[in-house]
Amino acid sequence: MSVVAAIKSVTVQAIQQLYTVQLEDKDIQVNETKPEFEGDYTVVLFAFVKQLKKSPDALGQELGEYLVQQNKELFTGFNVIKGFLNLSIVDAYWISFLQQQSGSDSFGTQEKNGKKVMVEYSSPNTNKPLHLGHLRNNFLGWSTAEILKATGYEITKTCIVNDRGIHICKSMIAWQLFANGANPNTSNTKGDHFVGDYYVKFNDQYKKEVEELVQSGVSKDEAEKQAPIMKAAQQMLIDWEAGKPEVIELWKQMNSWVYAGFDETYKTIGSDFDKVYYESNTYLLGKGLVEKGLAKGVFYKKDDGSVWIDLTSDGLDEKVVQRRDGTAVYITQDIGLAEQRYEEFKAERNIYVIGDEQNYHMKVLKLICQKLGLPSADGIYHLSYGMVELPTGKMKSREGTVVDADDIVNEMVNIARQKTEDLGKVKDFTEDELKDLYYTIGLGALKFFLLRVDPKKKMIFNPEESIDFHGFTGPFIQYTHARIKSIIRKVGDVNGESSIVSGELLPLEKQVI
RNA sequence: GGUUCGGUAGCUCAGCUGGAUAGAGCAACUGCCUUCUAAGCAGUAGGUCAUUGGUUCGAAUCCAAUCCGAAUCACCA
Repeated sequence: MSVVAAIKSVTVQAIQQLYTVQLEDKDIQVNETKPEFEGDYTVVLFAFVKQLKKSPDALGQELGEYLVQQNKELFTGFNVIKGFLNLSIVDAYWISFLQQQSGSDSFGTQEKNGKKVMVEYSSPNTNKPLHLGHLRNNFLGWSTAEILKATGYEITKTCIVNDRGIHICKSMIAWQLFANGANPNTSNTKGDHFVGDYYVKFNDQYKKEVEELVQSGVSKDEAEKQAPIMKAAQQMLIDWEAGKPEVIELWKQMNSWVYAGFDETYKTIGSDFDKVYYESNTYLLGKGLVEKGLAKGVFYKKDDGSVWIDLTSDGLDEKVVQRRDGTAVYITQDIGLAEQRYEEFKAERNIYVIGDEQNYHMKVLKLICQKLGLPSADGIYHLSYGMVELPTGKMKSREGTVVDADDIVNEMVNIARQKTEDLGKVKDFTEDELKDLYYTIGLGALKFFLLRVDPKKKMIFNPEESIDFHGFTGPFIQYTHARIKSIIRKVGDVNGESSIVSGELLPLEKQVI
């Protein structure tokens, strides 16, 4: 039993004995005692002052004396300040706790609880490299998964790769036009950057063509539609969907370059996945669900053949779930994927780490899944996070105004090296140890920078100001405690569980550290 | 306009399942070295917790309204 639980239990007994009033454990509020007061844990008395018809001071004195008297194996003493009963725990408890834990490599982790949770995170596009925003996503997703794992859940980390669509075709067209057969090897460029460069080239060319058309007297709207390179990209998408061999071939080739680049980055930042889904395999999912929804009367068909759901009674809009040409829209794929994943993993809780621009979408997704009666529906939780922006505004990869993930990691490691060398404390280190050290410091500071802020809040990254390596010890511990507690609490609330992690370890860790 | 989220020290943020005097880092100010790592150490100051009302023994925390900012409301993904 945890100390907090023990304190609650003996307090209930004491009140029963002293005042013949029966309370329950959950009625007793136990806090960590603030550092400026003596004691380890504090029982807050105000709540039952009225019921027991005692003044806070008198109640505290009586209760404190009784508790210490009756539980000598637990308490060494007490003091009462206003309505707060501060209790000191016997040293023997801490000592035995430390003895138990010192030989254990599972300190801070909890027993398996048999519950399954799926965490989806990262979910990149294959037309451009990862940037700083993806790093926030990856760190949040990976940490959440690992924290839940440590608290006893069975975790499946998944990733859905957006490997199809017009944006990929843009890179492909640009490669055909400008690459002259080059590949990442011949140009000595990491695969994802190589492909990303052609995505930027596409947009440069596109802008140029639109401008020329406008010059020749075509309206801007019309020019944007008519630009030859855009038309070529659209044709390529049609060819891709038709399975045209040379297009599929090129698509596979370019994606393989990107994956090689991603693998490298994921390895560096420590992201890993148990199962990766590809949208090229899942984009047709959900059609069966449309039939099911129509049969259930959850969906309805309009005259033009498109299928809709009316969510106005839930305060939302009407949403399309199938186009009039019979193809699935984004949300339908997501419903299908949710169903498929439930079949595969039977996770009762599904955490989606996705930016806050998709808050509405995720709300709709959960609602539709609930209406369809999917078993996983209630367990859908959107771990929403704010965008990482630059002082000049949003990052735009098509305009090249992004903070590249690989670049920023390298820069952090370099700064770590520079600072460490300036301080000159590492004369005895081997090359390998130094490499390890700089990597750990650099990446640690980057993770701290991105995780220390509430996920909900958008954050601004100023490349001119280097990321602070300060506050890497004290505040780090303070912030991560608070952050972990709050994330766990929010995730736990999905099924109305108020807390997964007991607060018990916190004061202990403070002492140990 | 509807929905959702945010507004806490000069700056960047904690704290929010109601509890004691609202906390960190940076910046500022005072003092300490000038033969160890000053990107250091010790200390000081800095707050109408956006505003107003409500609930409560008790509100930064819960509720309502208002003001400001962001996201979103596509047969895009």
